[in-house]
Amino acid sequence: MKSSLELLNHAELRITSGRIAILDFFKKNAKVGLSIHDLLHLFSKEYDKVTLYRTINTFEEKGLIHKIIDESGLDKYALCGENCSDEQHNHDHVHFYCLSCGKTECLDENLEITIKLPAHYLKKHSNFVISGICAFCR
Amino acid sequence: MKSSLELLNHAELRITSGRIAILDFFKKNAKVGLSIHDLLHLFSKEYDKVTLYRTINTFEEKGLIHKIIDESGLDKYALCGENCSDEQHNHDHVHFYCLSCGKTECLDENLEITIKLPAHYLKKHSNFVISGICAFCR
DNA sequence: TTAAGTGCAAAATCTTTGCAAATGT
DNA sequence: ACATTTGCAAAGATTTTGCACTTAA
Repeated sequence: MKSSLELLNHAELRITSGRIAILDFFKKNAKVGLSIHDLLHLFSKEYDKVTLYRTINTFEEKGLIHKIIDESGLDKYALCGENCSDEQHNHDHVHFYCLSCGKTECLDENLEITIKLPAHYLKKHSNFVISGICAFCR
Repeated sequence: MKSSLELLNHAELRITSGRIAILDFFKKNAKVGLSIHDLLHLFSKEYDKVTLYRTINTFEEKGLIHKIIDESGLDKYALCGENCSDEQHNHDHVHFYCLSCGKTECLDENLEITIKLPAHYLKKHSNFVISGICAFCR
């Protein structure tokens, strides 16, 4: 996976400590979905909330992260493996929300999925959330 | 598909004109996702915004509608065929967001989808959004 | 040097709450 | 009659904007 620095460079964004910290956090907590609320809480001592909102928006616009839905009802964002760096719009994002522990993880790499759309529909990209009980909780 | 009245009865909710109107609207615009913003706009002359918020929340709690995500970034809600009346948590909800016309429709009935989860994951339900160009726009 | 990013205060929006009046069963 | 639902006003929370200051390239 690319470094945060590479991701920012590739997205033509300037390297700042805040962006690195937030991207690193997404990378460290690898495939778990984070809500804006989470991020505000985590980083509000170091960075202003306005900066956090703007960072999230910028990251989303540049395709570094993207929104997912889970059963908690809260919107969350996730950095999806390598998908979101180069070809963010040519992959299926599959997230698994565990009803027991509440974590949302990305299953992109170890999932088999087949979709057959009705005639005349052209698929560009997709966003799947599956809810259930994760391997760890079982 | 069940009538709005039946849906409300089944959900053990009282029959009020507002609930019928909103459910009917979901049913009429069949499989298109509606944001809270849409609904506030559509019904604000007839019903107070507080009532609309409460109606959406109640409908969601009772499983009559559920949240979907699309590329517009806005949360939307959809009534999904018959899924949401009886066995709302035992089906795959598949929505298609058209990048051209912006509409979100439900593909539940004419889609083939196969998912093979990694070992030890237990699937309960799911929420899929596929983005692309719909049959009509092509 | 200069375009981009940040922080602060304030504005604008969005969502929830409390309570009295109205309505459905 | 009684529990539920509604509307209004107000509170609370979330998100955006404007502008001066700071920083990365």
